[in-house]
Amino acid sequence: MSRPRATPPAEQAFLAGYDPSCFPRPSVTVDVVLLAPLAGQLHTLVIRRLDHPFRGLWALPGGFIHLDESLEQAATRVLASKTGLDGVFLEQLGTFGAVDRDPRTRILSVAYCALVDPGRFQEVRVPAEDAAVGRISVPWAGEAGGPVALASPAHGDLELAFDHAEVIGLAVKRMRGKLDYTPVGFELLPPEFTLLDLQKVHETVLGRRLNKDSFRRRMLALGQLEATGEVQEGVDHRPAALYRRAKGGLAR
Amino acid sequence: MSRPRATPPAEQAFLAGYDPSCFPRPSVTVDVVLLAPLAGQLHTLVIRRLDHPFRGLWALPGGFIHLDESLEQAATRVLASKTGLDGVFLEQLGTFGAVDRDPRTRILSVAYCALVDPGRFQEVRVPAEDAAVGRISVPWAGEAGGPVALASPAHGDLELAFDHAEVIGLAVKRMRGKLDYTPVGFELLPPEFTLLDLQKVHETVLGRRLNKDSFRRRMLALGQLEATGEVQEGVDHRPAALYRRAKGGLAR
DNA sequence: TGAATAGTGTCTATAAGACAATATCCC
DNA sequence: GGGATATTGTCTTATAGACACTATTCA
Repeated sequence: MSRPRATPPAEQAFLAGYDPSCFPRPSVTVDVVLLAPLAGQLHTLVIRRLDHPFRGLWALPGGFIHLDESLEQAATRVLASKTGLDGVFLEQLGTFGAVDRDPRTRILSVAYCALVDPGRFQEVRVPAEDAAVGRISVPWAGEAGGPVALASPAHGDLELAFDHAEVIGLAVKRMRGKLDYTPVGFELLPPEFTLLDLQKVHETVLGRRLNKDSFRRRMLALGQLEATGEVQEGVDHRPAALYRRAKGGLAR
Repeated sequence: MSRPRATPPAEQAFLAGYDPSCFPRPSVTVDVVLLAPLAGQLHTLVIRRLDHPFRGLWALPGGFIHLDESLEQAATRVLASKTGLDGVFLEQLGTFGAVDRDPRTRILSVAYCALVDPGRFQEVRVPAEDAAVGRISVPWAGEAGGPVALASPAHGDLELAFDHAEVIGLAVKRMRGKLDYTPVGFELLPPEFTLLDLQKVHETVLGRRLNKDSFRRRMLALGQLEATGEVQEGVDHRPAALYRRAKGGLAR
């Protein structure tokens, strides 16, 4: 949001003479944690580093920001260029700035969380040798937080570059914290879904089982769900009703 | 957290030849929202800008980061240098990066929230003409979010520089969100306090009245409070028991 | 004694968990 | 019909809100 303010003449003169190099400047990157629920666990995409530093290790998709784009635009651009995805829900996670987090020079990283449903996640096509879908194992309960471990069927344990294990840990922690009072779970589902689908997403993020009856009642009582009138097809049992996110999704 | 990783020789050679200026770099500042509850409302400290840009308007205490300090160290340094406070609870709020948020050049701001009790807040001594304690009026309910307005007895409505009205808005929103499941309210109180003190802090942050009975039961049930065995002194009614934050304060 | 707030006990309304009963699909 | 899951309804238990009552201090 820009301020509707006229720049006074004295300030214009000052601005004309301003030298950006009068303060030391760090480099700044954005890194994107692309999250999707798959087979009951959160997964994220990491890319093998072909260059120094941390060559050969795995890193979140990221890149240096441009001076003519906002942080969110940078995250959108990086995600699109590395995965081909666009129109993805993005949320800023936090900024990592330990002095020695990058051995090259002082580099800050603004981390973003990107949420997609399993279908879109599996559409992502990147050279097989250079990317891995990592299953996130969270070694802590609740919202305690901390670094996490990643593993993939193809590459086994994925050793992460930089502080990316902590970045992914913060993403999981943030998701868990937001799930109770925001409709962020919808971002991890296709447009139409059953109540059990939604419950499984919650269970996947929280890492624990939920009571089915109470979950159903709570979700329907929130008024954020709208029945489509359709039901599942092709399941070998009674089909469940399909819901979509309600248009006037009240923010709590 | 630094990685316990030996740098391979090839990477050492690469690092020796790395040129930080090969990517364009923005300037980066930290801004600190110092929050304290006073007379039933959240207040924050703002400083009148003596230089361009936004000369004469009010801004959060802030400054450019140094390349040899972490972001949190920068926030600590800025807070200490502008207010004399140290040992304050600090938490990263988010990073603001709109392209035109600063008319000088591209400047990102990493915002931090600093929480103190009313006593420490009023200890802050800065030149009277240059600083104002702003009462925060929040024009939205719940956790909706958005910019807020500031006013002070001495200077009336405080027109804020940059995007600082949004930064303060995010601080309030974050505080409201965290209050339910973290002991962050303790940071806004002196070491010993009564249950009513704690309730008033919650009411101040949330901007609404809470049920006394239920609040008392809920807080005592959390197991994060420890009775000191002492009671209030010098009040003209039955003195309330004093509590302190429990040592083994269970997270949730 | 009266004003004021602290603290306790009890009742009610609401939400969560447990579980039984019935519904609807595919095979 | 059998297997599987959906959906509804009821019962029990935990928690929140409301409110009455007693306790303790100062003026």
